[in-house]
Amino acid sequence: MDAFFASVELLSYPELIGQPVVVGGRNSEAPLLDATGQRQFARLGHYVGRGVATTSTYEARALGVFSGMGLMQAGRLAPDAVLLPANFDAYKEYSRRFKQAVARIAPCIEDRGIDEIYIDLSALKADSQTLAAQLKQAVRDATGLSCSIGITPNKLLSKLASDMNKPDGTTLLRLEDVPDRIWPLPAGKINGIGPKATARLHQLGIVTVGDLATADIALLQETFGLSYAAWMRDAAHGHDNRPLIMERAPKSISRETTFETDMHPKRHREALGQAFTALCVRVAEDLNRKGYVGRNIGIKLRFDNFETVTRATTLTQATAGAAVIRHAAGQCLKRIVLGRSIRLLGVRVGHLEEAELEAGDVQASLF
DNA sequence: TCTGGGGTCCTAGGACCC
DNA sequence: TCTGGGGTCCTAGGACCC
Repeated sequence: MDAFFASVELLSYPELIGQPVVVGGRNSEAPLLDATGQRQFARLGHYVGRGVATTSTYEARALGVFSGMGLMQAGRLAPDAVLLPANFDAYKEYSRRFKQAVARIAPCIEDRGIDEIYIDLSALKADSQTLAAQLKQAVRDATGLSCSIGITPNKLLSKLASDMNKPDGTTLLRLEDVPDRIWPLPAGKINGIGPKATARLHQLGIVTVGDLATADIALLQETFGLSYAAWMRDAAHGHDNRPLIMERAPKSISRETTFETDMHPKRHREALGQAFTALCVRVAEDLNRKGYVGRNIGIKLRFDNFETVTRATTLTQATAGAAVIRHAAGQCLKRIVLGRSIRLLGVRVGHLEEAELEAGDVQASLF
């Protein structure tokens, strides 16, 4: 989906179409009606606090504001851009709609998160161009939103192709097109080559996918290890034989929070304890709502210097109970030396199994 | 005035067992 | 003086993705 969160917001606020708009923040405020009935939008330049941009419209991207960027920094680049708070319930609803619309045409779908899917089109008779047009029209009818599609022999290339003509793009690519169309791209465009690997590739003088495709494999192996080097080289040649995964059981469920200001372990002891318990309760609620129990309880702390530590413990019996989670998480916390102020606190339950018990037990398992 | 929240996967090392 | 070879389970950290 194209600039998904922002595009969903523009359905509610059509007067913002064509403007730089950013979705994100924890303090960001929904628009208010003024005395004349005009909607008044918060401006990015006025934002104060720790949020990041989750999505920006293409007009905001043109000003340098991308997802993941701190809103304070973004506010310096685009102070007049509109800032909207995220409305996840709406995004989930539109996500459900677009996936359902696609599923009616092509039922073999791999879910890749709220705004992205892989679709296996190989069993369909129509030609690729026609299919792309059909899919886009179905999504538009169901949501009023545009998407971008890449049709290629595999997931790796489809991911790259779908990004090549955004927004509202359709890109068809064959394996023999890889040298001409893919090799000029930066290596970091490949799904699985992130900022760290990109930086190390640059140190080796490898900048584009083409550089990677023709790089000395021994050099890659030295830097990245045998398996990652082999994967990189295959990827650079457009090779990928991963199947579509249509069913996936969740492995873990977690909740975390970044405090508006760092919390001193002693001076803010009580507030920290309350936040910690609240996270356990939320995780327990999530588990119960989704019907899972888990045996592995973990916590995550991020200190004021951004150093992140995790601790985990495995129980003999899987649980979805807030009190059990809170106790186990508390034991984990005792194993961390709290020498600095705390920026982030998180609680995770892993090793999930489907819960066997039903409604009546849900209440009992909460506090 | 840096740097969210929810995930997955991989690696390395240690404990423990046969 | 020398200390195997597999296997499983677990923890911690880190890279990466949406």
